[in-house]
Amino acid sequence: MRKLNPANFRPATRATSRDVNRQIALNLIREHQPLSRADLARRMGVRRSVITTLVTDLVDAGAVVEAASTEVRRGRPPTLLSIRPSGELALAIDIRFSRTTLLLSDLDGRPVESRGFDTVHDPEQLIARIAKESRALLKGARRARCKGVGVIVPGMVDPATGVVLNAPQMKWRDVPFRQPLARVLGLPMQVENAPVACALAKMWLGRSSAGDTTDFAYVIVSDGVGVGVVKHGQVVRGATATAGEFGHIPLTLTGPTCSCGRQGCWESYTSNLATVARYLGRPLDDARVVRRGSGARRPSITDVIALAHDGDQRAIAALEETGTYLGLGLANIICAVNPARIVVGGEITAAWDVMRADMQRAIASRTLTPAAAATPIQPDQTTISPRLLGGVALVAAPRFAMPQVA
Amino acid sequence: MRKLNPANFRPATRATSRDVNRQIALNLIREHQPLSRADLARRMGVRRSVITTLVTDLVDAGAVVEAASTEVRRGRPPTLLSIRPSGELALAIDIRFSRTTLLLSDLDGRPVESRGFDTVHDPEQLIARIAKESRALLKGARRARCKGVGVIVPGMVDPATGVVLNAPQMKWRDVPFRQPLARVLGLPMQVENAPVACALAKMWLGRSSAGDTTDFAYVIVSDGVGVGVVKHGQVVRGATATAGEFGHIPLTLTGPTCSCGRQGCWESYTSNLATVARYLGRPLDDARVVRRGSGARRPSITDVIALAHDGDQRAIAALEETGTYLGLGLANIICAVNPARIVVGGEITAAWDVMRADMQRAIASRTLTPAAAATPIQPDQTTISPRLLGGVALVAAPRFAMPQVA
DNA sequence: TGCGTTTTGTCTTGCGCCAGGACAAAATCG
DNA sequence: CGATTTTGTCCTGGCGCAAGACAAAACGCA
Repeated sequence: MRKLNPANFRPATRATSRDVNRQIALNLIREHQPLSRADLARRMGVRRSVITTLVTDLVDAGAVVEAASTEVRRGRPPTLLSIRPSGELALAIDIRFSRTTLLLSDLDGRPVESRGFDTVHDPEQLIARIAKESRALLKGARRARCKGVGVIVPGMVDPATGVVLNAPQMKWRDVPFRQPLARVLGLPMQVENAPVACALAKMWLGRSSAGDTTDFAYVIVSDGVGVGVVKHGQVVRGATATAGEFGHIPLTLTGPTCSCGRQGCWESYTSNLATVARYLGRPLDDARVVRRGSGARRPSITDVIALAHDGDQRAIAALEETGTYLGLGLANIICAVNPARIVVGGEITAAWDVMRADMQRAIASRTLTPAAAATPIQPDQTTISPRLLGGVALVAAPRFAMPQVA
Repeated sequence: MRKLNPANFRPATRATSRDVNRQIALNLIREHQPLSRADLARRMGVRRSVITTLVTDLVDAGAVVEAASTEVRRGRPPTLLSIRPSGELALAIDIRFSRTTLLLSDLDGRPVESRGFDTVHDPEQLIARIAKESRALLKGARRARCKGVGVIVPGMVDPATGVVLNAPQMKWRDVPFRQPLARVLGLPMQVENAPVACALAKMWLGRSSAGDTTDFAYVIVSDGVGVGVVKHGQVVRGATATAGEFGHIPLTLTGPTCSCGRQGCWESYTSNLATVARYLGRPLDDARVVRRGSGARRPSITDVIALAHDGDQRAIAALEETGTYLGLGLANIICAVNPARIVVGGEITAAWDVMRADMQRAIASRTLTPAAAATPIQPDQTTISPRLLGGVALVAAPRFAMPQVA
């Protein structure tokens, strides 16, 4: 039961039915490949003759290939269809506080080549450096094969304009990012924040066997905590592009001071820094100071997890406590949007076995129904950085997206 | 950029384009009535000839009427179109802890007749009583004109099955509600919880001049606090039908004990009972006991508001504090889903002038961007109970809903 | 008064798409 | 070897939008 948005709609043209059905066919082939035309017709609930024309379109467009059938049952053997690797490439750029990474990959997220450098914090210099490294990656024939660029920025972004609204770590405010870089590179480009991008990666490149790809939340735990929410097959970006900021919903109004300046944000309990501070037995603010001072080396979250796996009781206790707080925030997400599942990404997933029990206990303690408490919580264990995959997803998504109708 | 849900889709048929465009036309006529065919063609961006056929359909179906044009500019005078009142009726039933109300109204929410009685808490007896009162309302010709029944239940509902999952006040758990009542009444029936229903009322029956009707949140403050979220023109119900439970997201984990048994829920700071307890200067639990004890009469929220308007400083202080906590919870909603606006309903909106400043201050203190802090917060000041209007919306919505495509 | 202009609403032709069924092709089964 | 089953294609029919022609109904101006 969807209501028309009278300010933003698109009437159906005579090509709309075909467009819709072609995309349905393409998605079903991707989902169930390899499958025959007759199977596709059964799954879609249309005549085989319709499938013939749809598949002809897709084959002619180079999106789908036929494969000889080996399996035999009874009757005429089917021609099996599968998605044809397009050979097109995507450039993903992940800008983080300390390091910027570039990945050239195919549209399924299989890497071709990657590069990285220490982030410079002046936007102009950073853009220049990114342009230089991008050109190095896109030399020769790759340039023509590259279909677009997806940029992940550590902060809030207006995806429509590509302007970085606020990136506190970088001290950026209203920095136009897409326009200058896209002009230099001469490629279509989209800018997104990390949680939304990670959600897009799971949505467009993830296996649907892992769970629902149209209704879930992606929680990314790193320096901060951000959430990308997908509902009805669409990312929830929010009216002013700041949805998913569960990281700044407080667990306790008088809790520790967060990097945003407020008290008690979920992020200030579960960020990597918070866990490290907990391990060190210091308040969060002190840990932050230590970082800046950089005299004696402060252990990283990876160090703490390694210690826990080696049996260090203090590390284990710190991570268990983080698990509890992680669970409390996940319960907030469940209460708010009740997703079909939650995927958690970040270094901390390496400590899943340590945190899991406390996390689930916390979730159970703050959810209202057994069904909600049973929401699957899945660690994201892709080997490639989910942020970079998100950049790829930004480029790959249009290929499989449904046309806007109404 | 929407992804297909491979488990729940619907291919386009040859009638789909027409269905989509007819509904667009219907919605635009409703939105901008009265308007001419030529205006409609311009707004839709299609040829006038298409509009001719679409409008002919709508007029033949009795959905739209022509009106003589009085205004003249230049050229041939237009024939103005408007929505024809269908004459159809809806029965809305609002079940609350103490009282159950029935409203018979037209599909725009204009009341015809209403009835009420003290709620009986046994489901079977309640259904029997509702059936009796419904039959009294639906006597004679009304019966044929009534298109359906919308029931509002104080608790969590699975709208697909019409089973009440959990209504703690009523002590109901997994009570099948729709099937027995619908069978007795012999009418199509939908069951919803109050916040979702109120959101549906604003979505389908509200004026779009008040703000976005496809992206907003409705917060209902009464005995509890619930939220209905609308995104992309659809209500967010959640994978297990428990989305929008912001009322049970904690402001502080060690706060007052909520009716759900947990500590610090937003609801336990801002429900009517919480405000009354604050006025009485007692902890929430005591106030709850007083209610049960029912010795001396406990003041109601309406009493407290009246006192505040009379200048009672304690009442003013209590409401201002409620305003602060209300704002803190609204900030959580803004952080989570960043709606284009938030509508607040409930008795407490009568004290809007008292609470407003503190509420806005609290919102500003816990939001991340100026744009988010500026989210319009609107008191719902419809004279008819928004819950009953929600029941009407459940029946009226299909008339204007877009067909599902893909 | 009469003619040109403007705007509205309808009609006609053209092309594209799905619905439905017929039909050929290619395998298995008895 | 023929009947059966299954796949994939082809063809006709009805319906939709695209595009433009055209009639209708007003106004402006000489």
